[in-house]
Amino acid sequence: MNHQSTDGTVSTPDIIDMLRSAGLRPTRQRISLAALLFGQGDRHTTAENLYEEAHRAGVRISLATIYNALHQFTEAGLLRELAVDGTRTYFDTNTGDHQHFFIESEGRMIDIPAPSLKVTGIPNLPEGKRVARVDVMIRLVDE
Amino acid sequence: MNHQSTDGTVSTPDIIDMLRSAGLRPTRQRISLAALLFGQGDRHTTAENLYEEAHRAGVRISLATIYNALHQFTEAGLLRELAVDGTRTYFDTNTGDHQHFFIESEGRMIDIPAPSLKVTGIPNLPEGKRVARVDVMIRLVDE
DNA sequence: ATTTGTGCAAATCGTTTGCATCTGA
DNA sequence: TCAGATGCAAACGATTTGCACAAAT
Repeated sequence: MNHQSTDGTVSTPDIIDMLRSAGLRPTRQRISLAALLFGQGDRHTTAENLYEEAHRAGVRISLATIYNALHQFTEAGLLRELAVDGTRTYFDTNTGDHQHFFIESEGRMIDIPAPSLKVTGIPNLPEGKRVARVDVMIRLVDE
Repeated sequence: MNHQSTDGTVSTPDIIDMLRSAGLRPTRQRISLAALLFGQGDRHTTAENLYEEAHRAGVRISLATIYNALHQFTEAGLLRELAVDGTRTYFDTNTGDHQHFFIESEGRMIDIPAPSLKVTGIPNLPEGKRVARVDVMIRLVDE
């Protein structure tokens, strides 16, 4: 299940593995994207952002393919989608239980590990529903 | 400060008052929108949604004006903007301290009053930042 | 050989903007 | 009167889609 080594890097064979076990064909583009996404610890990125990064790294890939890949990765449970401000969609490589600071001035997010942050006093849920996820976003501005 | 009577209705003079004290000219369109928004207790709505509702109610108003008004109301502190899913922007007539259930299947939100729900264990903030707002969104799916 | 993925450009969706016209103070 | 508001249509940015071509099994 864990495809990352302790130093935060991921080797190509491991990436191919990760994609295969997610039921995704390890194509050149997906391998490149996965390497960028999972090769350097937890990160939060947007499609456009990743597109530029890929091009800077010399990877030939279209924006449409990036969107496809990000959604496929999300469905496969490799990424988590974050709603922040209604304009762009962020993707988080950390799919574990955690929350976020959001720095409005920079459009940047910082992870808050789950153990420290707690949400208590959730009222009874409406009939026939269950909690899919609890999202906490702590919005920060300059002092 | 409080422009609503206890039964949740708002009279036209009160709406005009509300707009004036918010520094907004009480135009025909803004009065109509404010009546729809604040005339029936707390609600969560989108621009498109409000546009249809206004037209059903026989109010002549353009979508652009709705967007303008929603943003002006938000800046004036009469509304709160909610980021839910990156596609549409929701506006909440309840500007007090509270949080939300979000029912994914219906795209509908339910208020959670502040006193019951608590977020604890917030880590130290980055240097020079302060908390602007803590948003909690509890996403619900069918059981 | 067959299935699946990719790239491109056009289409779509929610939202914003420019500008001529109206309206409230 | 005249700053401020409105409506319309065109512009916009992010995202999705249709389809011919290419790559993976």
